[in-house]
Amino acid sequence: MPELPEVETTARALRKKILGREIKSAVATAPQLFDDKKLFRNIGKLLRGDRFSAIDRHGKYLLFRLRSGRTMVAHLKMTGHFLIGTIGYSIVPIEKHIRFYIDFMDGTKLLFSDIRKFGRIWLIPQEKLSEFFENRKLAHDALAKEASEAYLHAQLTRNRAVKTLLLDQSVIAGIGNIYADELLWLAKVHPLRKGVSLSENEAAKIYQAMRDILNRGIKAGGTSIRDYRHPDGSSGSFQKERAVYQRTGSPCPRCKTPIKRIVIAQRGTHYCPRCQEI
DNA sequence: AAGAGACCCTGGATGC
DNA sequence: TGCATCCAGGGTCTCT
Repeated sequence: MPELPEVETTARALRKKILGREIKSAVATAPQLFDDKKLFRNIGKLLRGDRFSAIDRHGKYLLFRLRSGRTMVAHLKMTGHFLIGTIGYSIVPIEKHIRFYIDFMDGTKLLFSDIRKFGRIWLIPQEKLSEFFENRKLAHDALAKEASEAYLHAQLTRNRAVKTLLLDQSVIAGIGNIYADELLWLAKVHPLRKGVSLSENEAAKIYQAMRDILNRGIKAGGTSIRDYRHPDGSSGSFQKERAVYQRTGSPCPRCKTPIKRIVIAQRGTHYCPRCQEI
């Protein structure tokens, strides 16, 4: 499930492989990938001859900056991932779910695979980019310097469960279900605690845990529990470090109490009933 | 303002 | 073995 560490891992890997190369052609095979159906039909014509000049990330969004000034924005949602192939070694035959791919003049291939077709790609002109993200009400990225301890505490001061707030991209951007559960366990805060009830000390612990867990996730190359893979097809390893996520009934690494599972905001939520008292 | 539920999708696991 | 049902959770949308 791509969250901030998986998207960051993807951005880092792709930077090494596709920057500066001239686009020869682009082909889309799943119209669902594009909210704008004209883009689905014209993506090849629109990208031909252009080059990626930078790849950035905001929350779970990937921003492929183009030399022409436009930005190809991508969201992996649940099962999307980018892959790199080359001529002579094509991954197309063994990847059944390629929805979009770009061929570069030097033979490099960028492929977008997405089993469930929840992923989305947009092509945004420079002058519309800030509007694009404003419309989506995207908050500061969880690892950006703007996301200070004071910012997070202020953002969490609402009458909703802290887990729900952490998952809300307009509160803080980049956290999904796995890292939300893991960071709340590390901070020893119950997922159903109302954000407004958190003490200064608890908010500080959540902030530290958030940075710690996300940085460890990046270091591990993300979490590969189901579908997430690196652009070279290899796996992340954070799943080996998780304390609570999908470990229902297993002992808490701190106190050996069996991990509990409840549902919050339609998401499976895992926590230690002893370490994380309500 | 907040929460519940439907929806978008597919594949793997589970149950009979 | 085969078929039906459930579950995974990123996000958007509607209704209460």
